[in-house]
Amino acid sequence: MKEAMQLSRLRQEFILHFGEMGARWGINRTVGQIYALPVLADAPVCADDIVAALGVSRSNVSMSLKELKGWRLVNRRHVPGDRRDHFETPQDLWHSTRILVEERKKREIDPTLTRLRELELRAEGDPDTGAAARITEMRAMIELMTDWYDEMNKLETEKLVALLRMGARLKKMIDAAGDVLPLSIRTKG
Amino acid sequence: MKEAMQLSRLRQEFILHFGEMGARWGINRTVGQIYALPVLADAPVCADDIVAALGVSRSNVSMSLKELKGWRLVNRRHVPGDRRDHFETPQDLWHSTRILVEERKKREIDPTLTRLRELELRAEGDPDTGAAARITEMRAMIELMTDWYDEMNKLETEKLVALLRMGARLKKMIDAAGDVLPLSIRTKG
DNA sequence: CCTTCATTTCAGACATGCCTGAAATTGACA
DNA sequence: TGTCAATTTCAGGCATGTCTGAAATGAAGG
Repeated sequence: MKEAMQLSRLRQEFILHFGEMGARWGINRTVGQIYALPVLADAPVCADDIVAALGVSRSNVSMSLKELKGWRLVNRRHVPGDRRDHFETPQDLWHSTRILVEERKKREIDPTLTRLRELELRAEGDPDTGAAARITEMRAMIELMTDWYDEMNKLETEKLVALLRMGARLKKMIDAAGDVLPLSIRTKG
Repeated sequence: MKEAMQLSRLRQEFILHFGEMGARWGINRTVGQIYALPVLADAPVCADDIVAALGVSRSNVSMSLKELKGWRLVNRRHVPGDRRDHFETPQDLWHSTRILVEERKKREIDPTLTRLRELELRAEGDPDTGAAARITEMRAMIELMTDWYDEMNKLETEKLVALLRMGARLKKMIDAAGDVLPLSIRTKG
């Protein structure tokens, strides 16, 4: 760490934590730390700011920013009178969260759903009916979840928050409905 | 790959895919493949079965199973008349899914929530009020989501599925309610 | 169109993670 | 408690990922 830019103790610890968590989130330490900077910053940050704050190489910053752009977690923002690129995170935390969830779904779930559908089609002729049944079951379950997610994702943030605030009340509703209405489900395959 | 155990084409492709996805899911190829085996298997599998099916070393299987146990995604199951340990995945796919979500939350979200709370407390005396405000905002958002998750997670699977099936109807409900009731939210900090 | 600064790319060094065979440990059964 | 098979641990080797400085590319202003 060379002459670190002046960061408040609070920011330092926040950034350090995002670095530690980076690995668990499937990015890496540096990318995590770099992301943490514009989250807290009051103004868009440029690459030099990041170098000064974290003491990593200029090229590392470039590549890490590229990755963050790939995740759509940072946006370029032109700062008048400065030729350098500046970056910021969406001001609305909910917006960032939506993007994050969307990207993870795209990377971690969609490919599997696609592949399961392919295998399901090809399973028509396959004598391995046991495997085929389980593949169908898994495909159906994932589809149920992603369809629901798609629907909820259409809600504007205000209403999404309202839904989340319903928490316990919503649970009671569902519980009560279940005692009256028939909830017909194939529980297992 | 040495003399591979006889696996149907379908199983092979399923296992291969889980291997490919392993890296994206934060485990690794071998662990992913090993997990795929008992998912499709009709009976609990033992370490030797895995070695035969995947052609990896016995010690690798041991370590990978240890990791899967850490994720609570496989359970040991005693098979009468066989001294070897056997492993299976929960028969109910929803059960596995719940465990998976729970473990990821525990590893990827809870530590951050804990840390944000700590920082929030320590922020009392800190002059960096901008950072403090954003930390509070983030903590509150994550809490809202995890509280909601906790509530929904209490639902038994039947009712959880019913909720998911509601999808579009639920969205309409929320939409309609929003036009009538005041949904007071601080949208941004 | 040329200069200058910013950004990106890339090869090689370094670090981390993964896999293996050999050795140590565990545990069931006599 | 001794035996033996099964499992786990671990050091070392291989593979992959990360980071850097140097060189190439890009872009804005004269």
